[in-house]
Amino acid sequence: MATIEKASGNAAPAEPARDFIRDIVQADLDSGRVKSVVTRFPPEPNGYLHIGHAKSICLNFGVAQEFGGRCHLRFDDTNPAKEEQEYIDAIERDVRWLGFDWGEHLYHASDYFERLYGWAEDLVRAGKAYVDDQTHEQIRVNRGTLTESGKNSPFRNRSIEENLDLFRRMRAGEFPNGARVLRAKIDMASGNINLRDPVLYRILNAPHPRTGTTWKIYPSYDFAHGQSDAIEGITHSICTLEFADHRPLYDWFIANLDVPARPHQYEFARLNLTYTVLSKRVLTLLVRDGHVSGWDDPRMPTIAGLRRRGVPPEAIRDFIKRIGVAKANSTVDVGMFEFSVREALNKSALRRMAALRPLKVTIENYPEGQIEELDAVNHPDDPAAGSRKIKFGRELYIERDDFQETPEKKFFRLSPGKEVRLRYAYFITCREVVKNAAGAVVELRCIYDPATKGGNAPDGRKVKATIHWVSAAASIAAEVRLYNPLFTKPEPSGGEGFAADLNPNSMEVLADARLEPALADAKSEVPVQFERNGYFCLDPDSKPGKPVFNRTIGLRDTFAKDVAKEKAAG
RNA sequence: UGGGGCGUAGCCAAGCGGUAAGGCAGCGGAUUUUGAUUCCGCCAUUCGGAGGUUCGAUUCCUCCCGCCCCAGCCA
Repeated sequence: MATIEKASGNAAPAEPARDFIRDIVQADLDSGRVKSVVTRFPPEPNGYLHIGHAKSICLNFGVAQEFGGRCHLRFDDTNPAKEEQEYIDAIERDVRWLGFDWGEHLYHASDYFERLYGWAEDLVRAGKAYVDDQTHEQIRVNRGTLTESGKNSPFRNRSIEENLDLFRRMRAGEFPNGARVLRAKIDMASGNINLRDPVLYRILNAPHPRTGTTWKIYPSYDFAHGQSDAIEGITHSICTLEFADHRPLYDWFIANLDVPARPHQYEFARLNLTYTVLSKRVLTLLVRDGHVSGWDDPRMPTIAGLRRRGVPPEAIRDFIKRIGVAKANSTVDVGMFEFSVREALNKSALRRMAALRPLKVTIENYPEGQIEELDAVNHPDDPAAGSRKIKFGRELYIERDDFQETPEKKFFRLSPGKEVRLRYAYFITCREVVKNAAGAVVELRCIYDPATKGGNAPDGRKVKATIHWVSAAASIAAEVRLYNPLFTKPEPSGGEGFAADLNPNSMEVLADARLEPALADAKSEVPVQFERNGYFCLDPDSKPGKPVFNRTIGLRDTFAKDVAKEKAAG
């Protein structure tokens, strides 16, 4: 594949990333609080990773890389009711594809179930945890509200012996789901609801993807996370803002348990993108209800979807680098993501020609049966990418949009009597428009100027447009899928109402595109630019002889933009 | 009404008492056999608001306003 060595002028931020997290890490290293940095990316395997996770992945792995430390991949698999092996596999694949490597450091919260259990017993023995027999509902009611403090459970002062006995019997599976929980004894009057005797263990008789039926009780996120961090020697436990309220609890466990290390938690704002929903709940519904073809539907903001769409991993990394890391909730314009995608693709994608909506052109003065091979460069900014031969003949296809019978203002492509250049070939002039019975244009009769071979006129005359084309005889047929945002609103409702904001035209299928023959060798995940159209990639739905291409993203189109602007202005 | 967090341009985002980085978008212009790319230029007298401290405040203090998160035996 061609690569361009020369850095473009307005390339990404030249400076290494700087943000409050990296400042903290640097300060901790400087002060000696930590000798080397250890981070972790801790997904729950209950769905596919999306671009929001990419922010966390790039942050955690990026910080580790930049400061010479390491980053673990840890599955936060404490709730077997929601987790599946399919998701575990997908997450590993996606993190790797994004370009990160956890080396030997693949862990699971479930690896620590025995130790966590031991710590829970320690808490019970220390009188800092108790088994609560209240119903789910009673616990909820007695937790109080945001403004009223909670009430102590009537079981709060059980003896240590009784608590230990009950907790062990919970583990042994003597009680039905939900019958009892183990709670930390902290403060039912705390303004921080997480400190109102949080649940440490719940009875859940469900098979776990890794531990099978060994366990009948499972630790809560709060009881598992910090201790897992401590076990792994995580120095900086980075998570999103909604966990900030949990930090006092995180610290409470670290302070009250005999853990091997003292990790610290830091929080940053999660990513929001316009025209995009990044709620795992909604993404799951999109898949489940068939609004998309699957987790890897090219319209999905999942890593798998973006990959299938043709977005290269470096584009995602570049985007994440550009948006920065802070604590302010924000919604990033998808246009920013699109910029990163185009920038990455412009550098790497080889150029090809394709007529998405073909319109037949016959060159009347071109000899019947004659075929010429013309040179076409593979990448205008990269001579090393070389060139290829393309076949020119009497019958061609051009892009339907490149012809207007009565050209609108500022349209300077082909129209009756107008001369344009066929890229790498000749100047042609449109002489006649052929229509079918319904009045639709079905063919253009043109003449070419033999003196303009290669695209330059010896007399120095200029044309205002260069359009792309393919040979009618040599081109191959393909299906091309164009994508638009999945949602019609910049900030679609992430709750129940998401369906109302779905874009009914998020995919357009062009069944009869014509591609230049070189495209028959297209490989999946190798981006290609269809000149003047956009960036495309082969879709896995392709069959031998029947390729399917996805449009990853269109080229910037200032003409279309101007037209739209003029329309808007009236 | 309790606890936590946040408010710098249309959108991200630096800034940490010395007089508003950078990027995206936008707008001009140059180059162009992709209306692409590339290149050059423009784009916050002002930092949610009001007071105060100071020679000097986006940066410190006070009050106010607004937005987000928390009442799962989810993470």
